[in-house]
Amino acid sequence: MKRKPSTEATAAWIRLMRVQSRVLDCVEQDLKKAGFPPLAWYDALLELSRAPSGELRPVELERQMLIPQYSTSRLIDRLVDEGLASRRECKIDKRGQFVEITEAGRELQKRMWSAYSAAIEKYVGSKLSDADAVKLSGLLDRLGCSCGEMKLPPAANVNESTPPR
Amino acid sequence: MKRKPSTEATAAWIRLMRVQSRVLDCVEQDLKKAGFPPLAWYDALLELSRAPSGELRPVELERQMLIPQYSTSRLIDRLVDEGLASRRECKIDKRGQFVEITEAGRELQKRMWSAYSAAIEKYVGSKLSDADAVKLSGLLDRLGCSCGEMKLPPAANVNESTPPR
DNA sequence: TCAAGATTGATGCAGGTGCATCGAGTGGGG
DNA sequence: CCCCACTCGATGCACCTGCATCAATCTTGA
Repeated sequence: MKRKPSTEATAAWIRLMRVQSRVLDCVEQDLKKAGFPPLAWYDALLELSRAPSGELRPVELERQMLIPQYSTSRLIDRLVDEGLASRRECKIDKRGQFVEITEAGRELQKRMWSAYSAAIEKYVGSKLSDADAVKLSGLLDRLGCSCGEMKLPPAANVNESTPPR
Repeated sequence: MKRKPSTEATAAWIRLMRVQSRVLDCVEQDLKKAGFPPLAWYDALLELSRAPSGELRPVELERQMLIPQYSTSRLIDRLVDEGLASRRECKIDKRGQFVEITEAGRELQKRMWSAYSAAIEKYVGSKLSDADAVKLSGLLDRLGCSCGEMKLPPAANVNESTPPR
């Protein structure tokens, strides 16, 4: 008799939870040991640096990063405190504001990418052939119902220092 | 020229992070909406209920669940506060103790499994064929270097109410 | 034009987590 | 036998998160 979640599905669920938390932990540790702030800071800086003029509305950032509103608000606080971003008022909508990445922010993002990319290679790239990485992505995407687009860099002359998204 | 982490590996990393957090979030929300405590409580109760006489040393629990020591300590505090487990002193090692699941704890674990298994089916099982679930598990395992054994239920007459691990 | 509702962003509070450290207890070598 | 190193578990602190809610502003529709 078939059980509702098959043992196969249940096993996959457990792996997904365990492996992700383990791998994320390893990467975060490497970053921290190199003296860098948490990954969330990198993600935010990357989004900002990619924005047309280096600035975004908090609500945009929130949608890009898929984190709750209050979380965005406080993350911006910390970035601003550290001089990595600055707030600008929004003339056309006085409720809102713009958050603009600073030069220091851009620089930190670049420096983090070298440690970050090394960690990705160490904990993911080196464990999987490119073909397997593609298979894994495909299987994961099937779970990520309505998970958003997730465009990669425009595939231009990316050669080094190419940040992920 | 090859970049250090290939785009394929980077894409897989991003999916892994995003999909896991999304799926975990959905499952936790379903549990919470059904009035249940967090998944970590379920994991702990399951480990305890599986132990030979329904009790474990905190240090064992810690190793099974792969969470830090202080986290285990406080999780046990909460289970005890809610009457789901109780602490017993350990005669043979007076530093240590035993944590024993109570009847209420066993019952909660069983009730949670029905909501939990439904959520797994909803967010994982229904999205993937069994064969694909196996492929996904296999790929994830390759990342989980030294991630521990992760034995599934002894494959006895499991028919319903079979908890995962 | 104006009131009702939606949207933007901040924040008080409760609770969870990581880090460092502590005290108690064990066990092995001199 | 005793001391030192180690293990076990708890806890103070800082920080982070989720939740609810707030004030300010914008938008819509009668």
